[in-house]
Amino acid sequence: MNANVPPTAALVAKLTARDDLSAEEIAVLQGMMSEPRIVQGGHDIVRDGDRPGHSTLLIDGFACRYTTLKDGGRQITALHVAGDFVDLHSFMLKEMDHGVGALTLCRIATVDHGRLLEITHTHPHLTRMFWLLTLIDGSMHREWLVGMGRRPALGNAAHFICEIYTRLSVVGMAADNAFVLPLTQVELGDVLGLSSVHVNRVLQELRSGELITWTGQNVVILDWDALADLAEFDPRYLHVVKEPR
Amino acid sequence: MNANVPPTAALVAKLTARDDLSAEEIAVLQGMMSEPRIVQGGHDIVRDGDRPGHSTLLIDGFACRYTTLKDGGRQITALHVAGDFVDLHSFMLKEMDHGVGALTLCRIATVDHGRLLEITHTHPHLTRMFWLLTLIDGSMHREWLVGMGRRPALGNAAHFICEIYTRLSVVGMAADNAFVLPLTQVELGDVLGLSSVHVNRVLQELRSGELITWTGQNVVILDWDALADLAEFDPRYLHVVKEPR
DNA sequence: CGCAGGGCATAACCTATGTAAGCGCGGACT
DNA sequence: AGTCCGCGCTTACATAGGTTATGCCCTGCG
Repeated sequence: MNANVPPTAALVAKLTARDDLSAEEIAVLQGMMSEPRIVQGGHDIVRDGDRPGHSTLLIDGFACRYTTLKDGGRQITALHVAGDFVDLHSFMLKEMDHGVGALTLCRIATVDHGRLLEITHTHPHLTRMFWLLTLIDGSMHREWLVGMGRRPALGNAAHFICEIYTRLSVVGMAADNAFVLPLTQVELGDVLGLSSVHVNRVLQELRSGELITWTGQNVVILDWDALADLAEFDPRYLHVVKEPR
Repeated sequence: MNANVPPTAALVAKLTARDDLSAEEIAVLQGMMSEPRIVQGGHDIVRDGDRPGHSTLLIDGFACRYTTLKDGGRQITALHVAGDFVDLHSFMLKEMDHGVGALTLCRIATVDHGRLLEITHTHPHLTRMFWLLTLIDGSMHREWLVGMGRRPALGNAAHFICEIYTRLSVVGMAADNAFVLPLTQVELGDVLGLSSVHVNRVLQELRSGELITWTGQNVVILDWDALADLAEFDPRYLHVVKEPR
């Protein structure tokens, strides 16, 4: 938002929540990113089948990874917020097996894969931290699998809200149980594997139970304990713990 | 199985299906593993909450990562076969947020995290290959999310069979559309997010459509094209492509 | 040899969630 | 200023998949 805030601010916040970075490492991060660029909401950042020569950092805005099926159904497999590397995995996987789309207007910057390759030779700790980021993505994938497979829709929706609140807190975009979440009910259905009708039912139930309010893009968690309890939310899987890595 | 086959054979097969390894890298792999050890089926290899000081390679047998919910429900988030590093991610994540269990009798060997740390300093390419392994795990997680969220149970079961066949082929444990899969219907339900009753229905349907036979632990794919079509199976997400990484 | 337990199969019934359709509001464009 | 269209919301109805229960066939074991 602020022009004085460096594009890597949220990324650095996300990383330093897990381990200390040296001043040099922070400089390397700042030095490796391209000039920021804007992507309009609804547009793709990377497309299924692409072989990008760089990876993309989300500076601000909301983006998602998704897969589209033949019948038109869409599954969102990850939601990305400021400070997330939306396709860091393409550095090693080479070919995208899914797309990444901007849900809102997004500001992004890129790092060339060649630069990342260099870093794996010169900065082992930074390399491990990048690896860590992709592992936390995997951890969230697993938690979503548990939710879709074994949690009822209501609990899973509650879980999603707990997760997003926690993740936004790490990058300073949520506090006092309130945050902005620019997701339509259709999009939330694509996240949770539900129809939009059922998303609506579930949200009504969370509202009538006075667990949350959600008006427009403003979400307020009225009763964190009850919400987390309903969700069986255990934040350990987000690994927001600072320790040597 | 064969005492002359080194414990890393399947791992090397899995890696070299994605990129060439130097003789020195293969030697490092072989040198880093502990003596093999046996784990009985049904026992845990790593437990939720553990902070293991090493990562575990599955030499042979079948294992799974799983999460258990309060109501007793279990979701299997990954199925592991010979050559898989079942908890390589614990090297960076430090604390396990889920368990890893042996589904059958398993032979395993471990690498100390200290040794892995060294490798990130001395062997960047090998480090990237380890990173790649965890990224492919993430890729499978995403595909399972798509299946659970948006594919009907029949298609998702078909998809699972296609995936396992492909993965077993890479390590030489499947050929001619046939393989051994020691999973009970309850366990398959925990993979697919279904009840065992529905798993049974779905298997009956795959059988009556003459897509597969599944007797005891022996699975035969009778009509790969029809099965893959039903599953909308696109193997790109497994990244079985050899290229410089 | 007989019994217990696990795994598969099947039936009857139930419910969470999906589908189809329509309404109203508010913002964005002409 | 009027018109559209996307989004939220609701209703009526349909169905995929869950639950409970039961039987049968193995295999392992006392």
